[in-house]
Amino acid sequence: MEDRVERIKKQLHSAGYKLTPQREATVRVLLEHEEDHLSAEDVYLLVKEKSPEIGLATVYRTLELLTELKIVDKINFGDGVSRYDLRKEGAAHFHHHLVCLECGSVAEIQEDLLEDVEAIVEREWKFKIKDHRLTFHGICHRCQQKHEEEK
Amino acid sequence: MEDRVERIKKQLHSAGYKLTPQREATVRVLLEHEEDHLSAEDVYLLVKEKSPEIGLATVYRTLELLTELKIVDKINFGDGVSRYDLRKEGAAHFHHHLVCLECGSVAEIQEDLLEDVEAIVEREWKFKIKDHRLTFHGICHRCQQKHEEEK
DNA sequence: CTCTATGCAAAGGTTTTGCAGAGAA
DNA sequence: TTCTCTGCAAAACCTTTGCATAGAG
Repeated sequence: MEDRVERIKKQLHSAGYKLTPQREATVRVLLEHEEDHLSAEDVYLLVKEKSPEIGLATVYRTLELLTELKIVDKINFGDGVSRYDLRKEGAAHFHHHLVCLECGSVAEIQEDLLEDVEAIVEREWKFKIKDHRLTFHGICHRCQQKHEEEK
Repeated sequence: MEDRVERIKKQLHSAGYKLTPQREATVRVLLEHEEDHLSAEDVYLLVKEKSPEIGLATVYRTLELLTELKIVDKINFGDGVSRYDLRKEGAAHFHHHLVCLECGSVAEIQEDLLEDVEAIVEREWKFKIKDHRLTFHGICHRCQQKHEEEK
């Protein structure tokens, strides 16, 4: 935890930014909720619990900054808000998501899975891939089991 | 063209909706711009050219309806607006997109490409896939060539 | 002292909603 | 009639921006 904060601090410094108390509080919230997919508002409310004086605009500006530095990835699941997802340590690619259409849960897939597909796209479409977004919409395992029980 | 309008009309009817003049005008705009990725505002302005009396709210309501019936897919490329993409005739899956980070162009990939990946996800994560969203961010062929010329 | 960063409030942009009226069955 | 649909305007959101102030080096 502390070493990850430290590493992010260095990333900010080498880009000419400071790790202010507000930014640190925001980063800590992101680290503590690594499995979640928080919206700016979510982050704001969580930061507020420990640093009540923070402003929503600061959270937005911090998230934008972290996105720019590729410390977090901004993603949109089509529900009207942007969500922010911390990049895993040393992850070359953005991970994938499984969104359950019934319970709304979002699971993550860390495995790459797209290596072959990307090779095809680069070769056939002559497109130089820099990043990707892959989301599956469907029914999660738990909701499937719920249906089984109902029968 | 006409037969596609006719087919959409039937889809609406079997779901208990009418193909009103406004809805038809909207559908025709979508058909005429099948390659584009229009925002609601874009659609509104295009519909307005031929049916000046239409309201923006009606366009939003029509697009929502068409999305619900899976006639169009709503997609978000992270630029703050939702875009609407007509499903291809008989397409089992939503197609993929190549977004150029330099010129902003959006190309489509109709090929499935994800069959293997989906089989793995369904098996390993026990997730029943209903739909997917796959977007690659990178540099399109034309922009790559532009760079070559500059050297 | 200088420059960055913050908080607040206002503004901006997109999408949704309420409502009265129009239109089809 | 009855129910759906539409246009307009207002409202609801999410996100960004302007500005005066605070804070770090």
